[in-house]
Amino acid sequence: MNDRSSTPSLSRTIAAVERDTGLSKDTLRVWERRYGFPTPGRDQFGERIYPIEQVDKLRVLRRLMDGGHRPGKVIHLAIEDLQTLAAEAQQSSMSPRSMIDALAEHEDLNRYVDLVKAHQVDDLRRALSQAQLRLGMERFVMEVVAPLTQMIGDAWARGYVEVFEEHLFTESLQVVLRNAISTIPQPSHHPRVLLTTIPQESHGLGLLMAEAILALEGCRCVSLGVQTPVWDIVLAAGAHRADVVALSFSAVVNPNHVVDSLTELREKLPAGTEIWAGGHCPILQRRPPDRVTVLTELRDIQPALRRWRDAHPPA
Amino acid sequence: MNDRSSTPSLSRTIAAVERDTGLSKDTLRVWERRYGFPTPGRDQFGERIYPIEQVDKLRVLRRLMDGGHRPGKVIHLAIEDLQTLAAEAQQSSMSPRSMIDALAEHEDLNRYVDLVKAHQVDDLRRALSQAQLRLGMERFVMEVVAPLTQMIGDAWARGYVEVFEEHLFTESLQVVLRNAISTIPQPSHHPRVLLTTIPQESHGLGLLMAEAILALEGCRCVSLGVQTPVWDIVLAAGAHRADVVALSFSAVVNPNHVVDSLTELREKLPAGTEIWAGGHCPILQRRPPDRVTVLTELRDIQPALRRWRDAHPPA
DNA sequence: GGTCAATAGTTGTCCAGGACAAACCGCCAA
DNA sequence: TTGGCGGTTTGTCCTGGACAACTATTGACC
Repeated sequence: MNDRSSTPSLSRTIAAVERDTGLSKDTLRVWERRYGFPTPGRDQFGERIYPIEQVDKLRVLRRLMDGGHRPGKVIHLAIEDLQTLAAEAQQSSMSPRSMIDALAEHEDLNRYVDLVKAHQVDDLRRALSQAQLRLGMERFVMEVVAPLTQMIGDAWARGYVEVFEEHLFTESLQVVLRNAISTIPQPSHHPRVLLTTIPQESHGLGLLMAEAILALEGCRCVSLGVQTPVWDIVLAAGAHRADVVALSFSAVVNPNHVVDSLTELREKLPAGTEIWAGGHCPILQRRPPDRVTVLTELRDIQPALRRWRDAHPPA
Repeated sequence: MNDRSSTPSLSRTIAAVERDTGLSKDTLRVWERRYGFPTPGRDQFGERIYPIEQVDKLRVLRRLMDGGHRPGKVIHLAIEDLQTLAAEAQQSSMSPRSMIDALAEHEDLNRYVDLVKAHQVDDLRRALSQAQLRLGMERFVMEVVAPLTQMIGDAWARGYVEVFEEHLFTESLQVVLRNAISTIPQPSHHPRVLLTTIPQESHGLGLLMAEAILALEGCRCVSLGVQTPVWDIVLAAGAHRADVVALSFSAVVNPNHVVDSLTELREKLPAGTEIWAGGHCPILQRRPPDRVTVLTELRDIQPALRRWRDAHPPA
């Protein structure tokens, strides 16, 4: 029922392409029908076989879709043009304020990117640790972790860093952040915050950054890690008597699922429990769901927290 | 294009069911056609709407499929009978040796399960940390972490613990394990091991356990975290000059993808680079791929390591 | 009685092509 | 600038058919 791939090194079945690009089989077939791209060959059983170059192009296209482009407009462009477009989209998605921050620290941050490119995991980890000690947790997260994560994401979109290098970076940063977070005392103040992501979203760095900021502000944080089913978020919020459910979204999630999940969550959570949705996810800006607080930047957390505490003075 | 769900609290679209059960849309439709289950209703647009009870049953069915049952035989059983079956399957899947270990420590381990059920995250984390200090890293991983992870998995299959409780457990354990691993000195001995999972596999505990054991044995470990595309595993192995690529598989991955990925990986990695595949994944036992070392239990790691070091004496 | 190969049944995935609501876009009026 | 409105674009779902790979069973042979 598998193993029909005679030359998996050069081409992919539709299932493999779905896995690697995130485009559904249905979408792949309908694009072929409508736009004449991709143009997979057929194997001996009449099943689609995608050349590796087309898979690469599809991956970039996917990224553009997430950024708000429409397939009909861009699908026939050359892959180089698509990569340029992807890079541009990243630039403009940055808010002016975070642009400035990024520029200010730019010189510094390139050091880390270089370490990632050189696969110097130990050095990277050490450099990050030192930065954390030097700057303190809050500035480290705001001025290094957040813009650096974005830079790596951009570099990946431009094809400058590979996926595995992004993984190396994520893993190193995670170790440093977790270590640092575990040293923050947990003073059990309100609000009680439950952190997690929806099932589609596997990126956990945003979660860790938010946890760091919240813990520094004295919140009682409980993290479920990534990819918790909606119903279990509701159960967990009940079990922990959470005041706030904080969710993190990257740019790579299916917008439909984001909206569906937030709507369903809002429906099932008690009205007194707030939902905070953070991250650079386009759909959150374009069509923010009802009764959900959207926090575009990390710096939005502190005002939101002040607001919550003003509205809920301790008994 | 979404939001067609009028009462998402009581029923699910086929996309949501696919997400929650891991059964593909195709499979869901063909089961309905062939076996008369599930029997979704239709919304105003003629699209399938799955009652929540059927989704629950589908989840258990999925688990049974992973354990080697066949849909035609079990699909018409009541959900209680299915849960019994799932529990039995777990029992018998444990090898006699690990059974004994589990029984020996059984009394102890139930303490942790109780803490999970009581959502006492802090106490759980503290208890685990203390166990790690008391037993030492190796015994902690072998006698507590591994059997405990299995117990939680079983309890989930029986419906005794919720998904979010499993997440709480995973998160707590991860913190403790990462902390402990970071204290192991890295003496840079051979083999150089690259650790990760394939894109389908989001469970990272097995990876951490393996990393702990390997690091204790003096291996140079580099972890990419979970869900690395096959091609990037190859690139990373090259960049780090890895002698061994270690992959972890849980019981919940699609067997087709496991075999496909391992085959493709074997094809693209240099012959001198070994592939070690670990975890309680049925397909690995039933049809182990060529030129891949299957390590069923954690205790298999040390013999494999000895074998490797005998075959590769230091220059 | 046990081993092995042929046969029969089972099962997941793929295919084609049609349909349609929601999202998006451009236009015009207030 | 805002807001409503028709036309277009687009992702997802639908039906029903096909088939290779897998599993179970049978039966022949040593």
